[in-house]
Amino acid sequence: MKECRDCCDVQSCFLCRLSLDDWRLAIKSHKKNFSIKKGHSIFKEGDPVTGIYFVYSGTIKAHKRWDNEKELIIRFSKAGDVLGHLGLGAEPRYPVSATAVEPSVVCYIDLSFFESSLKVNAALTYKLMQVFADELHDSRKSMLNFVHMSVKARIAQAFIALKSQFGTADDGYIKVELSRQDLSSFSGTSYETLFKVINEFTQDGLVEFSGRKIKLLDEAMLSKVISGDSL
Amino acid sequence: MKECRDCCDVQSCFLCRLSLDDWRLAIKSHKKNFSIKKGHSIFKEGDPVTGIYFVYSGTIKAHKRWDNEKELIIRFSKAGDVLGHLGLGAEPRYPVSATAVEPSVVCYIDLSFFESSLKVNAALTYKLMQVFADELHDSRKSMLNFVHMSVKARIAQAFIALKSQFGTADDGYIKVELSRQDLSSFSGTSYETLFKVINEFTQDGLVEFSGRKIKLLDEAMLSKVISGDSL
DNA sequence: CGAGTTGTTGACCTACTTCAATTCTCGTGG
DNA sequence: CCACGAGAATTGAAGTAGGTCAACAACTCG
Repeated sequence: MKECRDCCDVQSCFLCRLSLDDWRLAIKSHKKNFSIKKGHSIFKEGDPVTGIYFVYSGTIKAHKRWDNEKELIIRFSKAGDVLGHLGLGAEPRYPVSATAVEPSVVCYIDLSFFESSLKVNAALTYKLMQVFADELHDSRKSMLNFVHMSVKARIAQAFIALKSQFGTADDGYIKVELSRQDLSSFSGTSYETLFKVINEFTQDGLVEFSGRKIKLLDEAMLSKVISGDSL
Repeated sequence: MKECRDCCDVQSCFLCRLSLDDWRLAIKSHKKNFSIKKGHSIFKEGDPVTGIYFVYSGTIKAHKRWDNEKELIIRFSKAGDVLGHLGLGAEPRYPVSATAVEPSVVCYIDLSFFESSLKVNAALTYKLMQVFADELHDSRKSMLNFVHMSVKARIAQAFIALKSQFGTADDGYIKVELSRQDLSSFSGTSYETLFKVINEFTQDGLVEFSGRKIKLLDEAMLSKVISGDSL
Protein backbone atom coordinates (compact mmCIF):
# COMPACT_ATOMS: atom_id res chain seq x y z
CA MET A 1 0.00 0.00 0.00
CA LYS A 2 1.69 3.16 -1.12
CA GLU A 3 1.38 6.30 0.86
CA CYS A 4 -0.08 9.38 -0.65
CA ARG A 5 0.99 12.61 0.94
CA ASP A 6 -0.52 14.98 -1.55
CA CYS A 7 -3.84 15.63 0.06
CA CYS A 8 -4.09 14.50 3.61
CA ASP A 9 -1.13 12.26 4.30
CA VAL A 10 -3.22 9.19 4.80
CA GLN A 11 -2.69 5.89 3.12
CA SER A 12 -5.33 5.23 0.54
CA CYS A 13 -7.76 7.94 1.59
CA PHE A 14 -10.97 8.77 -0.14
CA LEU A 15 -9.41 11.53 -2.19
CA CYS A 16 -6.38 9.53 -3.18
CA ARG A 17 -8.50 6.69 -4.38
CA LEU A 18 -9.96 9.17 -6.81
CA SER A 19 -6.67 9.71 -8.54
CA LEU A 20 -7.55 13.27 -9.26
CA ASP A 21 -4.16 14.82 -9.28
CA ASP A 22 -5.25 18.31 -10.18
CA TRP A 23 -7.72 18.51 -7.38
CA ARG A 24 -5.41 17.00 -4.83
CA LEU A 25 -2.93 19.71 -5.55
CA ALA A 26 -5.59 22.39 -5.48
CA ILE A 27 -6.77 21.53 -2.00
CA LYS A 28 -3.30 21.56 -0.52
CA SER A 29 -3.62 25.26 0.21
CA HIS A 30 -7.21 25.01 1.40
CA LYS A 31 -7.22 22.16 3.85
CA LYS A 32 -6.60 22.47 7.53
CA ASN A 33 -5.68 19.58 9.78
CA PHE A 34 -7.18 19.15 13.24
CA SER A 35 -6.26 16.77 16.01
CA ILE A 36 -9.19 15.50 18.02
CA LYS A 37 -8.76 14.06 21.49
CA LYS A 38 -10.61 10.94 22.47
CA GLY A 39 -14.14 11.80 23.51
CA HIS A 40 -14.12 15.21 21.89
CA SER A 41 -16.53 16.17 19.13
CA ILE A 42 -15.78 17.48 15.67
CA PHE A 43 -19.30 18.76 15.29
CA LYS A 44 -22.59 18.20 17.04
CA GLU A 45 -26.03 17.57 15.62
CA GLY A 46 -27.74 20.83 14.86
CA ASP A 47 -24.52 22.70 14.20
CA PRO A 48 -24.53 24.69 10.97
CA VAL A 49 -22.60 23.00 8.19
CA THR A 50 -19.43 24.87 7.39
CA GLY A 51 -17.29 22.28 5.69
CA ILE A 52 -16.48 18.70 5.06
CA TYR A 53 -13.94 16.46 6.76
CA PHE A 54 -11.70 13.59 5.79
CA VAL A 55 -10.41 11.26 8.44
CA TYR A 56 -6.65 11.04 8.52
CA SER A 57 -6.23 8.67 11.45
CA GLY A 58 -8.17 7.36 14.39
CA THR A 59 -11.83 6.40 14.69
CA ILE A 60 -14.85 8.67 14.70
CA LYS A 61 -18.39 7.74 15.64
CA ALA A 62 -21.37 9.40 14.01
CA HIS A 63 -24.19 9.39 16.51
CA LYS A 64 -27.59 10.85 17.17
CA ARG A 65 -28.94 11.70 20.60
CA TRP A 66 -32.31 10.54 21.77
CA ASP A 67 -34.14 11.28 24.97
CA ASN A 68 -31.24 13.13 26.67
CA GLU A 69 -29.27 10.11 27.76
CA LYS A 70 -29.69 7.64 24.96
CA GLU A 71 -27.87 7.65 21.69
CA LEU A 72 -27.67 5.58 18.56
CA ILE A 73 -24.34 5.19 16.82
CA ILE A 74 -25.04 5.41 13.14
CA ARG A 75 -21.61 4.42 11.90
CA PHE A 76 -17.92 4.52 12.52
CA SER A 77 -15.46 6.29 10.25
CA LYS A 78 -11.83 5.41 10.07
CA ALA A 79 -8.77 6.61 8.17
CA GLY A 80 -9.70 7.41 4.59
CA ASP A 81 -13.41 8.06 5.12
CA VAL A 82 -15.40 11.18 4.42
CA LEU A 83 -17.23 12.89 7.25
CA GLY A 84 -19.96 15.49 7.30
CA HIS A 85 -20.85 15.03 3.68
CA LEU A 86 -24.51 14.93 4.58
CA GLY A 87 -24.15 18.70 4.85
CA LEU A 88 -24.23 18.70 1.06
CA GLY A 89 -27.94 17.98 1.05
CA ALA A 90 -30.76 20.45 1.46
CA GLU A 91 -30.46 20.56 5.24
CA PRO A 92 -27.92 23.21 6.31
CA ARG A 93 -27.25 21.60 9.67
CA TYR A 94 -25.47 18.41 10.59
CA PRO A 95 -28.04 15.75 11.42
CA VAL A 96 -25.59 13.79 13.57
CA SER A 97 -22.73 14.44 15.93
CA ALA A 98 -19.21 13.25 15.19
CA THR A 99 -17.07 12.28 18.16
CA ALA A 100 -13.66 10.67 18.35
CA VAL A 101 -13.63 7.28 20.06
CA GLU A 102 -9.87 7.14 19.62
CA PRO A 103 -7.48 10.06 19.22
CA SER A 104 -7.92 11.17 15.65
CA VAL A 105 -6.74 13.61 13.06
CA VAL A 106 -9.05 14.98 10.42
CA CYS A 107 -8.54 17.39 7.60
CA TYR A 108 -11.10 20.06 6.94
CA ILE A 109 -12.17 21.73 3.73
CA ASP A 110 -14.62 24.59 3.82
CA LEU A 111 -17.91 24.00 2.11
CA SER A 112 -17.81 26.75 -0.47
CA PHE A 113 -14.49 25.56 -1.83
CA PHE A 114 -15.59 21.98 -1.81
CA GLU A 115 -18.87 22.78 -3.52
CA SER A 116 -17.21 24.73 -6.27
CA SER A 117 -14.79 21.85 -6.76
CA LEU A 118 -17.73 19.52 -7.13
CA LYS A 119 -19.43 21.71 -9.68
CA VAL A 120 -16.32 21.76 -11.80
CA ASN A 121 -14.97 18.29 -11.25
CA ALA A 122 -17.41 15.68 -12.51
CA ALA A 123 -15.23 12.71 -11.57
CA LEU A 124 -15.01 13.86 -7.97
CA THR A 125 -18.76 14.38 -7.80
CA TYR A 126 -19.35 11.00 -9.36
CA LYS A 127 -17.12 9.29 -6.83
CA LEU A 128 -18.80 11.06 -3.97
CA MET A 129 -22.16 10.07 -5.31
CA GLN A 130 -21.05 6.45 -5.20
CA VAL A 131 -20.02 6.88 -1.61
CA PHE A 132 -23.51 8.12 -0.91
CA ALA A 133 -25.08 5.25 -2.76
CA ASP A 134 -23.10 2.71 -0.78
CA GLU A 135 -23.84 4.41 2.49
CA LEU A 136 -27.52 4.58 1.72
CA HIS A 137 -27.39 0.91 0.95
CA ASP A 138 -25.85 0.17 4.33
CA SER A 139 -28.24 2.44 6.10
CA ARG A 140 -31.24 0.64 4.66
CA LYS A 141 -29.86 -2.73 5.52
CA SER A 142 -29.45 -1.76 9.12
CA MET A 143 -32.88 -0.17 9.11
CA LEU A 144 -34.33 -3.55 8.29
CA ASN A 145 -32.18 -5.13 10.93
CA PHE A 146 -33.36 -2.78 13.61
CA VAL A 147 -36.98 -3.41 12.77
CA HIS A 148 -37.02 -7.15 12.46
CA MET A 149 -34.01 -8.65 14.17
CA SER A 150 -33.82 -9.66 17.79
CA VAL A 151 -31.38 -7.86 20.03
CA LYS A 152 -29.18 -10.92 20.10
CA ALA A 153 -29.02 -11.03 16.34
CA ARG A 154 -28.33 -7.31 16.16
CA ILE A 155 -25.38 -7.64 18.49
CA ALA A 156 -23.96 -10.53 16.52
CA GLN A 157 -24.42 -8.43 13.43
CA ALA A 158 -22.63 -5.52 15.06
CA PHE A 159 -19.62 -7.69 15.85
CA ILE A 160 -19.38 -8.94 12.30
CA ALA A 161 -19.75 -5.44 10.92
CA LEU A 162 -16.95 -4.22 13.17
CA LYS A 163 -14.69 -7.01 12.09
CA SER A 164 -15.32 -6.39 8.44
CA GLN A 165 -14.79 -2.66 8.80
CA PHE A 166 -11.72 -2.69 11.01
CA GLY A 167 -10.17 -6.07 10.36
CA THR A 168 -8.25 -8.10 12.89
CA ALA A 169 -4.73 -7.80 14.27
CA ASP A 170 -2.27 -10.69 14.39
CA ASP A 171 -3.56 -11.78 17.78
CA GLY A 172 -7.05 -12.14 16.30
CA TYR A 173 -8.60 -9.17 18.03
CA ILE A 174 -10.61 -6.65 16.04
CA LYS A 175 -8.59 -3.52 15.44
CA VAL A 176 -10.84 -1.14 17.33
CA GLU A 177 -11.52 -0.54 21.00
CA LEU A 178 -14.98 0.48 22.03
CA SER A 179 -16.61 0.97 25.39
CA ARG A 180 -19.57 -1.21 26.25
CA GLN A 181 -21.65 1.95 26.13
CA ASP A 182 -20.63 2.47 22.54
CA LEU A 183 -21.24 -1.15 21.69
CA SER A 184 -24.75 -0.96 23.07
CA SER A 185 -25.46 2.30 21.27
CA PHE A 186 -24.15 0.79 18.08
CA SER A 187 -26.41 -2.22 18.30
CA GLY A 188 -29.34 -0.13 19.43
CA THR A 189 -29.95 -1.76 22.76
CA SER A 190 -29.58 -1.04 26.43
CA TYR A 191 -26.33 -1.30 28.28
CA GLU A 192 -27.56 -4.08 30.53
CA THR A 193 -28.99 -6.20 27.77
CA LEU A 194 -25.73 -5.98 25.85
CA PHE A 195 -24.03 -7.47 28.87
CA LYS A 196 -26.26 -10.43 29.17
CA VAL A 197 -25.90 -11.24 25.51
CA ILE A 198 -22.14 -10.82 25.59
CA ASN A 199 -21.99 -13.23 28.51
CA GLU A 200 -24.06 -15.72 26.64
CA PHE A 201 -21.81 -15.42 23.60
CA THR A 202 -18.64 -15.82 25.64
CA GLN A 203 -20.01 -18.85 27.41
CA ASP A 204 -21.01 -20.42 24.14
CA GLY A 205 -17.53 -19.72 22.81
CA LEU A 206 -18.61 -17.38 20.05
CA VAL A 207 -16.58 -14.37 21.08
CA GLU A 208 -13.81 -13.52 23.47
CA PHE A 209 -13.25 -10.27 25.30
CA SER A 210 -10.07 -8.85 26.70
CA GLY A 211 -10.86 -5.49 28.19
CA ARG A 212 -12.20 -3.44 25.35
CA LYS A 213 -10.87 -5.74 22.68
CA ILE A 214 -13.06 -8.21 20.85
CA LYS A 215 -12.16 -11.45 19.15
CA LEU A 216 -14.62 -13.47 17.12
CA LEU A 217 -14.18 -17.19 17.68
CA ASP A 218 -17.02 -18.72 15.72
CA GLU A 219 -18.27 -16.53 12.93
CA ALA A 220 -20.32 -19.27 11.36
CA MET A 221 -22.27 -19.61 14.57
CA LEU A 222 -22.66 -15.85 14.83
CA SER A 223 -24.17 -15.80 11.37
CA LYS A 224 -26.58 -18.44 12.48
CA VAL A 225 -27.59 -16.26 15.39
CA ILE A 226 -28.25 -13.45 12.93
CA SER A 227 -30.49 -15.51 10.74
CA GLY A 228 -32.27 -16.86 13.77
CA ASP A 229 -31.27 -20.51 13.33
CA SER A 230 -29.96 -20.82 16.85
CA LEU A 231 -32.95 -21.43 19.06
CA MET B 1 -47.08 24.48 -12.33
CA LYS B 2 -45.94 24.25 -15.90
CA GLU B 3 -45.76 20.97 -17.70
CA CYS B 4 -42.54 19.74 -19.12
CA ARG B 5 -42.88 17.24 -21.89
CA ASP B 6 -39.29 17.18 -22.93
CA CYS B 7 -38.09 14.30 -20.90
CA CYS B 8 -40.80 12.22 -19.35
CA ASP B 9 -44.05 14.14 -19.67
CA VAL B 10 -44.39 14.65 -15.97
CA GLN B 11 -44.99 17.93 -14.25
CA SER B 12 -41.94 19.07 -12.38
CA CYS B 13 -40.05 15.81 -12.48
CA PHE B 14 -36.58 15.22 -11.13
CA LEU B 15 -34.95 15.83 -14.46
CA CYS B 16 -36.95 18.95 -15.25
CA ARG B 17 -36.05 20.46 -11.93
CA LEU B 18 -32.48 20.23 -13.09
CA SER B 19 -33.02 22.60 -16.00
CA LEU B 20 -30.51 20.70 -18.05
CA ASP B 21 -31.87 21.33 -21.49
CA ASP B 22 -29.12 19.57 -23.35
CA TRP B 23 -29.46 16.41 -21.36
CA ARG B 24 -33.22 16.37 -21.51
CA LEU B 25 -33.05 16.43 -25.26
CA ALA B 26 -30.36 13.79 -25.32
CA ILE B 27 -32.38 11.26 -23.40
CA LYS B 28 -35.45 11.63 -25.57
CA SER B 29 -34.20 8.92 -27.85
CA HIS B 30 -32.97 6.68 -25.05
CA LYS B 31 -35.82 6.49 -22.61
CA LYS B 32 -38.54 3.91 -22.69
CA ASN B 33 -41.86 4.25 -20.90
CA PHE B 34 -43.48 1.38 -19.03
CA SER B 35 -46.92 1.08 -17.53
CA ILE B 36 -47.08 -0.89 -14.30
CA LYS B 37 -50.29 -2.42 -13.02
CA LYS B 38 -51.17 -2.17 -9.39
CA GLY B 39 -49.37 -4.85 -7.41
CA HIS B 40 -46.84 -5.58 -10.12
CA SER B 41 -43.12 -5.11 -9.61
CA ILE B 42 -40.68 -3.03 -11.61
CA PHE B 43 -37.78 -4.93 -10.16
CA LYS B 44 -37.20 -7.28 -7.26
CA GLU B 45 -34.45 -7.33 -4.68
CA GLY B 46 -31.50 -9.29 -5.98
CA ASP B 47 -32.22 -8.50 -9.61
CA PRO B 48 -29.19 -7.29 -11.52
CA VAL B 49 -29.19 -3.55 -12.07
CA THR B 50 -29.77 -2.70 -15.70
CA GLY B 51 -30.97 0.86 -15.57
CA ILE B 52 -32.55 3.67 -13.66
CA TYR B 53 -36.18 4.72 -13.52
CA PHE B 54 -38.10 7.94 -13.15
CA VAL B 55 -41.65 7.86 -11.93
CA TYR B 56 -44.06 9.49 -14.32
CA SER B 57 -47.30 8.87 -12.48
CA GLY B 58 -48.71 6.67 -9.74
CA THR B 59 -47.10 5.48 -6.55
CA ILE B 60 -44.33 2.95 -6.09
CA LYS B 61 -43.23 1.32 -2.87
CA ALA B 62 -39.62 0.33 -2.27
CA HIS B 63 -39.62 -2.64 0.05
CA LYS B 64 -37.41 -5.34 1.43
CA ARG B 65 -38.53 -8.83 2.32
CA TRP B 66 -37.77 -10.45 5.61
CA ASP B 67 -38.52 -13.92 6.84
CA ASN B 68 -40.64 -14.95 3.84
CA GLU B 69 -43.84 -13.26 4.86
CA LYS B 70 -42.72 -10.02 6.44
CA GLU B 71 -41.65 -6.93 4.63
CA LEU B 72 -40.52 -3.44 5.46
CA ILE B 73 -41.52 -0.60 3.20
CA ILE B 74 -38.52 1.65 2.93
CA ARG B 75 -40.16 4.52 1.10
CA PHE B 76 -42.77 5.55 -1.38
CA SER B 77 -41.96 7.22 -4.67
CA LYS B 78 -44.39 9.35 -6.56
CA ALA B 79 -44.43 11.33 -9.80
CA GLY B 80 -41.11 13.08 -10.27
CA ASP B 81 -38.96 10.79 -8.14
CA VAL B 82 -35.96 8.72 -9.13
CA LEU B 83 -36.04 4.99 -8.65
CA GLY B 84 -33.35 2.37 -8.65
CA HIS B 85 -30.54 4.88 -8.30
CA LEU B 86 -28.99 2.74 -5.60
CA GLY B 87 -27.83 0.62 -8.48
CA LEU B 88 -25.19 3.29 -9.05
CA GLY B 89 -23.26 2.15 -5.99
CA ALA B 90 -20.80 -0.69 -5.79
CA GLU B 91 -23.49 -3.33 -5.48
CA PRO B 92 -24.62 -4.54 -8.91
CA ARG B 93 -27.98 -5.80 -7.68
CA TYR B 94 -31.03 -3.93 -6.47
CA PRO B 95 -31.18 -4.12 -2.69
CA VAL B 96 -34.93 -3.55 -2.61
CA SER B 97 -37.98 -4.42 -4.65
CA ALA B 98 -40.09 -1.77 -6.32
CA THR B 99 -43.80 -2.48 -6.61
CA ALA B 100 -46.66 -0.29 -7.77
CA VAL B 101 -49.28 0.36 -5.10
CA GLU B 102 -51.29 2.33 -7.62
CA PRO B 103 -51.24 1.99 -11.41
CA SER B 104 -48.07 3.75 -12.45
CA VAL B 105 -46.00 4.77 -15.41
CA VAL B 106 -42.22 4.95 -15.20
CA CYS B 107 -39.60 5.88 -17.72
CA TYR B 108 -36.49 3.80 -18.00
CA ILE B 109 -32.96 4.72 -18.98
CA ASP B 110 -30.35 2.05 -19.33
CA LEU B 111 -27.46 2.21 -16.95
CA SER B 112 -24.61 2.58 -19.38
CA PHE B 113 -26.19 5.61 -21.02
CA PHE B 114 -27.06 7.13 -17.68
CA GLU B 115 -23.60 6.55 -16.30
CA SER B 116 -21.91 8.13 -19.24
CA SER B 117 -24.25 11.09 -18.92
CA LEU B 118 -23.22 11.43 -15.31
CA LYS B 119 -19.55 11.33 -16.11
CA VAL B 120 -19.95 14.13 -18.61
CA ASN B 121 -22.58 16.23 -16.95
CA ALA B 122 -21.38 17.55 -13.62
CA ALA B 123 -24.57 19.45 -12.83
CA LEU B 124 -26.66 16.34 -13.25
CA THR B 125 -24.31 14.35 -11.05
CA TYR B 126 -24.30 17.09 -8.46
CA LYS B 127 -28.08 17.16 -8.34
CA LEU B 128 -28.27 13.42 -8.04
CA MET B 129 -25.75 13.53 -5.25
CA GLN B 130 -28.02 15.92 -3.40
CA VAL B 131 -30.91 13.54 -3.84
CA PHE B 132 -28.75 10.87 -2.24
CA ALA B 133 -27.75 13.15 0.60
CA ASP B 134 -31.36 13.97 1.38
CA GLU B 135 -32.42 10.37 1.16
CA LEU B 136 -29.62 9.27 3.42
CA HIS B 137 -30.71 11.91 5.84
CA ASP B 138 -34.24 10.57 5.85
CA SER B 139 -33.05 7.03 6.12
CA ARG B 140 -31.05 7.78 9.22
CA LYS B 141 -33.86 9.64 10.83
CA SER B 142 -36.16 6.70 10.44
CA MET B 143 -33.42 4.36 11.61
CA LEU B 144 -33.40 6.22 14.88
CA ASN B 145 -37.17 6.11 14.98
CA PHE B 146 -37.27 2.37 14.52
CA VAL B 147 -34.78 1.82 17.29
CA HIS B 148 -36.14 4.10 19.95
CA MET B 149 -39.73 4.99 19.24
CA SER B 150 -42.75 3.03 20.41
CA VAL B 151 -44.96 1.44 17.80
CA LYS B 152 -47.65 4.01 18.53
CA ALA B 153 -45.23 6.84 17.89
CA ARG B 154 -43.96 5.18 14.73
CA ILE B 155 -47.46 4.90 13.34
CA ALA B 156 -48.19 8.54 14.13
CA GLN B 157 -44.91 9.39 12.44
CA ALA B 158 -45.88 7.34 9.41
CA PHE B 159 -49.16 9.24 9.03
CA ILE B 160 -47.44 12.59 9.21
CA ALA B 161 -44.79 11.49 6.74
CA LEU B 162 -47.47 10.33 4.32
CA LYS B 163 -49.31 13.62 4.57
CA SER B 164 -46.18 15.63 4.00
CA GLN B 165 -45.16 13.53 1.03
CA PHE B 166 -48.51 13.23 -0.71
CA GLY B 167 -50.45 16.23 0.55
CA THR B 168 -54.19 16.34 1.09
CA ALA B 169 -57.11 16.62 -1.31
CA ASP B 170 -59.90 19.20 -0.91
CA ASP B 171 -61.84 16.85 1.33
CA GLY B 172 -58.91 16.65 3.72
CA TYR B 173 -57.89 13.10 2.92
CA ILE B 174 -54.27 12.30 2.17
CA LYS B 175 -53.76 11.80 -1.54
CA VAL B 176 -52.67 8.18 -1.40
CA GLU B 177 -54.48 4.93 -0.79
CA LEU B 178 -52.68 2.16 1.02
CA SER B 179 -53.78 -1.19 2.31
CA ARG B 180 -53.48 -1.83 6.03
CA GLN B 181 -50.83 -4.36 5.17
CA ASP B 182 -48.79 -1.65 3.52
CA LEU B 183 -49.36 0.73 6.39
CA SER B 184 -48.12 -1.83 8.86
CA SER B 185 -45.08 -2.66 6.74
CA PHE B 186 -44.35 1.02 6.41
CA SER B 187 -44.42 1.60 10.14
CA GLY B 188 -42.55 -1.61 10.81
CA THR B 189 -45.14 -3.33 12.94
CA SER B 190 -47.54 -6.20 12.75
CA TYR B 191 -50.84 -6.04 11.03
CA GLU B 192 -52.81 -6.60 14.20
CA THR B 193 -50.97 -4.03 16.25
CA LEU B 194 -51.55 -1.44 13.58
CA PHE B 195 -55.23 -2.06 13.95
CA LYS B 196 -55.37 -1.56 17.62
CA VAL B 197 -53.43 1.66 17.38
CA ILE B 198 -55.57 2.94 14.55
CA ASN B 199 -58.66 2.25 16.62
CA GLU B 200 -57.20 4.13 19.51
CA PHE B 201 -56.34 7.06 17.28
CA THR B 202 -59.81 7.16 15.72
CA GLN B 203 -61.48 7.02 19.09
CA ASP B 204 -59.32 9.83 20.39
CA GLY B 205 -60.21 11.86 17.32
CA LEU B 206 -56.69 12.06 15.94
CA VAL B 207 -57.34 10.48 12.56
CA GLU B 208 -60.28 9.45 10.45
CA PHE B 209 -60.49 6.54 8.04
CA SER B 210 -62.75 6.06 5.09
CA GLY B 211 -61.87 2.79 3.44
CA ARG B 212 -58.26 3.13 2.45
CA LYS B 213 -58.23 6.89 2.76
CA ILE B 214 -56.71 8.66 5.72
CA LYS B 215 -57.48 12.08 7.15
CA LEU B 216 -55.46 13.63 9.96
CA LEU B 217 -57.69 15.51 12.40
CA ASP B 218 -55.29 16.58 15.11
CA GLU B 219 -51.71 16.83 13.96
CA ALA B 220 -50.57 18.63 17.06
CA MET B 221 -51.72 15.71 19.15
CA LEU B 222 -50.08 13.25 16.79
CA SER B 223 -46.80 15.09 17.22
CA LYS B 224 -47.21 14.75 20.93
CA VAL B 225 -47.66 11.02 20.52
CA ILE B 226 -44.42 10.94 18.55
CA SER B 227 -42.45 12.74 21.21
CA GLY B 228 -44.03 10.57 23.88
CA ASP B 229 -45.86 13.36 25.75
CA SER B 230 -49.16 11.57 25.64
CA LEU B 231 -49.13 9.11 28.47
C1' DC C 1 -10.03 4.91 53.53
C1' DG C 2 -14.49 6.59 52.09
C1' DA C 3 -17.03 8.55 48.01
C1' DG C 4 -18.08 8.38 43.53
C1' DT C 5 -18.05 6.19 39.12
C1' DT C 6 -18.35 2.14 36.25
C1' DG C 7 -19.24 -2.90 35.80
C1' DT C 8 -22.59 -6.96 36.76
C1' DT C 9 -26.52 -9.25 38.00
C1' DG C 10 -31.28 -10.37 39.25
C1' DA C 11 -36.36 -9.40 39.39
C1' DC C 12 -40.07 -7.18 37.52
C1' DC C 13 -43.14 -5.29 34.20
C1' DT C 14 -44.92 -3.66 29.97
C1' DA C 15 -45.43 -3.13 25.12
C1' DC C 16 -45.47 -6.11 21.40
C1' DT C 17 -45.84 -10.09 18.74
C1' DT C 18 -48.11 -14.19 17.84
C1' DC C 19 -51.86 -17.24 17.71
C1' DA C 20 -56.52 -18.36 17.50
C1' DA C 21 -61.30 -17.46 17.02
C1' DT C 22 -64.95 -14.78 14.94
C1' DT C 23 -67.03 -11.75 11.86
C1' DC C 24 -67.22 -9.33 7.64
C1' DT C 25 -66.81 -8.75 2.51
C1' DC C 26 -67.17 -10.11 -1.76
C1' DG C 27 -66.60 -12.99 -5.91
C1' DT C 28 -68.23 -17.36 -7.97
C1' DG C 29 -70.91 -20.93 -9.34
C1' DG C 30 -74.99 -23.55 -8.67
C1' DC D 1 -80.57 -14.76 -6.40
C1' DC D 2 -78.71 -17.04 -2.82
C1' DA D 3 -75.32 -20.08 -0.73
C1' DC D 4 -70.86 -20.89 -0.07
C1' DG D 5 -65.98 -20.42 0.61
C1' DA D 6 -61.76 -17.64 0.68
C1' DG D 7 -59.68 -14.11 1.99
C1' DA D 8 -59.44 -10.01 4.53
C1' DA D 9 -60.84 -7.36 8.95
C1' DT D 10 -61.33 -7.40 13.99
C1' DT D 11 -60.82 -8.65 18.49
C1' DG D 12 -59.21 -11.17 22.59
C1' DA D 13 -55.95 -13.87 25.15
C1' DA D 14 -51.27 -15.58 26.12
C1' DG D 15 -46.41 -15.54 26.02
C1' DT D 16 -42.12 -13.24 25.87
C1' DA D 17 -38.21 -10.29 24.73
C1' DG D 18 -36.00 -6.86 26.45
C1' DG D 19 -36.13 -2.29 28.83
C1' DT D 20 -36.09 -0.34 33.43
C1' DC D 21 -34.84 -0.23 38.07
C1' DA D 22 -32.51 -1.27 41.98
C1' DA D 23 -29.07 -3.70 44.50
C1' DC D 24 -24.53 -4.93 44.82
C1' DA D 25 -19.48 -5.52 43.53
C1' DA D 26 -15.25 -3.62 41.93
C1' DC D 27 -12.32 -0.40 40.68
C1' DT D 28 -10.55 4.67 40.73
C1' DC D 29 -9.16 8.86 42.67
C1' DG D 30 -8.74 12.31 46.02
